[in-house]
Parts: sequence; structure tokens; C-alpha cells
Amino acid sequence: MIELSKAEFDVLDALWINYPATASQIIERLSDDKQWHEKTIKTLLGRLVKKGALTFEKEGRQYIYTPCMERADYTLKESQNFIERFFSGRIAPLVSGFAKSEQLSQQDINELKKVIDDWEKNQK
Amino acid sequence: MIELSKAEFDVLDALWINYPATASQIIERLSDDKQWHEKTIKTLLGRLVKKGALTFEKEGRQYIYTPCMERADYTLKESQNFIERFFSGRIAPLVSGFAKSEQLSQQDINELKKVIDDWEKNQK
DNA sequence: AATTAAAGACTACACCTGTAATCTATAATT
DNA sequence: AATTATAGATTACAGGTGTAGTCTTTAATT
Repeated sequence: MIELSKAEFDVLDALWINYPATASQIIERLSDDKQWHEKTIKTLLGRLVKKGALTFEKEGRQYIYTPCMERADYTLKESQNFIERFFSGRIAPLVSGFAKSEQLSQQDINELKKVIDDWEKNQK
Repeated sequence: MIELSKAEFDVLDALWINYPATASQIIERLSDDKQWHEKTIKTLLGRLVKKGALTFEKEGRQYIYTPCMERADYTLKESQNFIERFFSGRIAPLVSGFAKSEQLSQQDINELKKVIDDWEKNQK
């Protein structure tokens, strides 16, 4: 699995919003949330390319970036990893921890029920 | 929140198995899973103390270590953090990702149902 | 054509991390 | 009491990370 740092992920995440995109577009998108210098983001883009998380094509003197993987695939792998590390690979203890500390809303419960429902329909 | 590296967490995790415990006991516990040199683990213990994740008392020339927090509290915070970063704070999309990629077993589903059940009982 | 501005490349640098080796103090052993 | 072994403290060092600054090239502007 490609290992991304937090900052790298945030840049990739800005690209996932809509791609392909230029560096300036990504910088623009990040400007609301982060106080990052333009140079910082360029560095991170370079590192992402080096790690194989992005590719680009030249257009004039700019690069047009495209992610090399989908967000859902990346977050799934990260999730598996996370759950393996902290909960020996079982997902229920994570949810249970949230429940115990009253971090679950009725909406969460409804959504979880739907996930379970869909899963069961799929079994038949 | 105290930020621990992976290796630091693994050492703390070995202490959580049973504590208080000496460095040698922790080293012994880790010897099955990790090929770490004793010195490496001592270094990590030192860093954990410095970060405030552990305390110790002297006994003869050894230290007896105790975690400064409970495992459940730590993993809950890590989970919140994780879910915030990758799923905007919603837990269902994580579970849903697992479901879609067929990572959920019947046992997971049963456990999740129980969590939901308990939560609902608790609401009344 | 000459100048300027902006994109990306390269360099920087401190702190974190993984992974120990060496130093120092002291408890245990002879 | 002297020696040794061991616990912890200190030092080491390369690679990753956050966070840019400077250099180089080339498109755009005068």
C-alpha cells in the first residue's frame, strides 16, 4: 500500500474533489481550510507523484494532475489497517466504543441499520 | 491528544496487557511478535514517558511502568480522529465501505446488530 | 526581441521515527 | 571490598514530514 502522510492525503483529497486539476486549482481549494504556502502544496504534489499516488500531463507550462487511485479504495485500505492495528481486525469493537461513549447519534444508527440491511439483502 | 507513533503504540499495547510491569516483562511480551532489539524497546519506553503516556516507579534499579490512560480511551480518540479525517466524522460510511468490498462476515453483522440493540435499549 | 512573471525543480532545515550502540551508575556476585 | 552485569540515560543516524525558500525554465507581456 502506498503510504501517505497526513498533509499528502489532504492534498490528494483536494484533488479527489474534482480531477484532473492543476496545481493552482488544488491550491485554491485548500486555501479555505489550510494556511499552507503555495510552495508547501507544490512540494506535497511532488511527493505524491514520487510515491505514485498521482500522475500528470503537461499542458503549456502547467501540470494537470490525476489521482492514481480512487478515494474509496484508499480509505478502505486505511480503514482495514486501522482496524487491524487497534481492534485486531474486528469492526464491531470500534462501533461499540463509539456507542459506549455516546458518540452515536440516531442518524448514525439509522445509517448503520441500512448498511446491515443492504448487506443482508445481498446475501440472498 | 497525545500522539504516539506506531512503534510506541505497540509498546504501550504490550503494557496494557497487564500492568504495572517492568521493561523486561514488556520486552518479553513483545518478543513473540516483533524482532526488536531490547535497546529499541527501552528507547520507546523512554519516549512514551517523555510524551506522558506512561509513568513509572523505581524499584531497586528497575522501573515499574504504568500507562497513564486506558486502552479504550486511547483507541476511541484515535477512532474519532480517523473517522473525522477520512469520513468527515460519520461512522456509517466506514462500515459501508467494508460491506461493499465484502469485508463483513456474518459474525461482524451479528456483533454490529448487538451494538445497535444495546444502544437502543439505552435510549429508553 | 527583451523583460517579467509564474510553474515546476531543487534545496533546506528542524523535528519525528525506527532502530540501535555506547556510556554511566548501581545492584548483584565473587 | 572489588568486580561484573545490568538497568536506564545519552548519543547516533538515516529516512520521513511539515513547511517553505531559492533556482531555472519558459510562457506571457511590453
